[in-house]
Amino acid sequence: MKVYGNLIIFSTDNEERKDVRRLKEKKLQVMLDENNNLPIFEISNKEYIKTSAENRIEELFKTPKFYIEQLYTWGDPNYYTKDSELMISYLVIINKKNIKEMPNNLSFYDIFIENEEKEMQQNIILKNDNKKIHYKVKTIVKRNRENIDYINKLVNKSEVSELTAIIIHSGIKRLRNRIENTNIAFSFLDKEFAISELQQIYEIILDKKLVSANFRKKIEPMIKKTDKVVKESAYRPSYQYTFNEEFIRNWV
Amino acid sequence: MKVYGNLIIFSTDNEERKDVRRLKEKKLQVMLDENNNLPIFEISNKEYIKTSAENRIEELFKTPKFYIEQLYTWGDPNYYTKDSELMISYLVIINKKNIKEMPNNLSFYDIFIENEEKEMQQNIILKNDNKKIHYKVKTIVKRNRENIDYINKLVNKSEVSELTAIIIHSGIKRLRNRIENTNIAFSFLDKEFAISELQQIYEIILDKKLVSANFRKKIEPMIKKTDKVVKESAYRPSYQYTFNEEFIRNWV
DNA sequence: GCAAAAGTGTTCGGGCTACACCCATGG
DNA sequence: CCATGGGTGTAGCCCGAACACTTTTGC
Repeated sequence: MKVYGNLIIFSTDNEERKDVRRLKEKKLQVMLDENNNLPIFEISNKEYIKTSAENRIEELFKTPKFYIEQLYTWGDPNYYTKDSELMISYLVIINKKNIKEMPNNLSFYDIFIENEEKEMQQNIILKNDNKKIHYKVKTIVKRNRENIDYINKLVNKSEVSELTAIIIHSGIKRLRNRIENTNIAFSFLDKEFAISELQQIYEIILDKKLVSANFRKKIEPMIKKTDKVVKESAYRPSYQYTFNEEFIRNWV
Repeated sequence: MKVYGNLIIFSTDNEERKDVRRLKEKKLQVMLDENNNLPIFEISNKEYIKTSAENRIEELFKTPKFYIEQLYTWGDPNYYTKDSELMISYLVIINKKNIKEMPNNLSFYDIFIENEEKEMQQNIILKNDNKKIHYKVKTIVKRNRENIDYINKLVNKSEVSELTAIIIHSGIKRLRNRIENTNIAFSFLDKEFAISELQQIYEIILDKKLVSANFRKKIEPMIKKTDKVVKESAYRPSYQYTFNEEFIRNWV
């Protein structure tokens, strides 16, 4: 059986400040290669799969600093490419500041999501300087046997393959779940950050605006205030915070 | 690459009533074969892996009624057996009443768990009529690269392999997570059930006693009262309830 | 002064916990 | 009568949502 792994690598980028009085807005990004596929890696029987994935990322970006977890194993014959019969996906989060070298066949695409709640459909636009990819993923509820299956389908012709579309879709859902239950949000940020930066990570992943006064109180036990202050722009400067290493959350 | 799937099949069993005034107590169970391994199935490149898993379960129990979800893909060379280099685990929940035929090389083992919180260690005893298997799984926190890895290790010699021990451990953790966020608890029960039965499912999976008055209110939106009443024993009879099909939960 | 972000405090409501209390059953 | 489970109600607490308000900055 031919088995490959692939990487769904999330990162963020800061937009230019639109107004001297405004924050820089963050955008969620995902990495694709020149054929609109997720980067793949080979799996050997000599090492732990996760180690193969980690080595591939180090090879790509020349850094050991990133978050990684297994996402899912895909084995639908409809998805098979000529090379692979089984695809094991790993979700990766990387802070661009830690990237030492950027491979020239890979690039980050901004992700724009529109949720059509009633339709259980998600419109996704991936966009970089040269390309704009649009696709729709519909969740179909299938009452199969005793239980409810949620099946995601690509409902339009798109420049990305159905497998890639569905993996990105699943990756975003996993991010949403993890950000509420773990400390992954910090993987997007520098060691020291402003609370508004952390809030922006939550907002772009959850795709909704949060009230800063409440967000502040909610994440207070997870962070530590430093005595450093950053003057950003034409508004009150903020203290820098770090992750509170003593904070322990129930891990799934 | 040689790839197999395996099944971690959970079910429950009722103990004999100890006292005419007492409820029958439920026990959580997991299925092992005569060599203390989880049942495996072959993966073909002709069909969706989940379908292979489902077909295997139907073949074993002659029923289409069960819950199934992918658990994890294991690829640590330390775990490889002579047959398999990659193992894709599926978590299954089955109600014994739906089992039409019981394979004679497989049997259900009662699961007893003792949590040693401080040690981050779990003592697990698997027991059936003939055999008693004891093992300990320790969770080691490894600060690897930028992030925290939680690695589970079998810390004693045991009749089960390390991979089997870890899969059962992960399966129980997944059950605990799912029971709080989905409706899997109902997969253990008949279509009609008493609230105390549902509560027992929660209690054996979460491994703690719940206050019935509060449990009742918590699950109230998920269930529907029927007009049927069951006289069980020397206490007030209870109404039968069913799952409320209109109830929709946020799925992970 | 103004607009925007940083930061603090207060109110309100829903959900969970603990617990008191009544009902129905078989022995 | 009793013990046990079935079922209802209530008071207290915590947490999140909404929002008012002050401070600090650059222009």
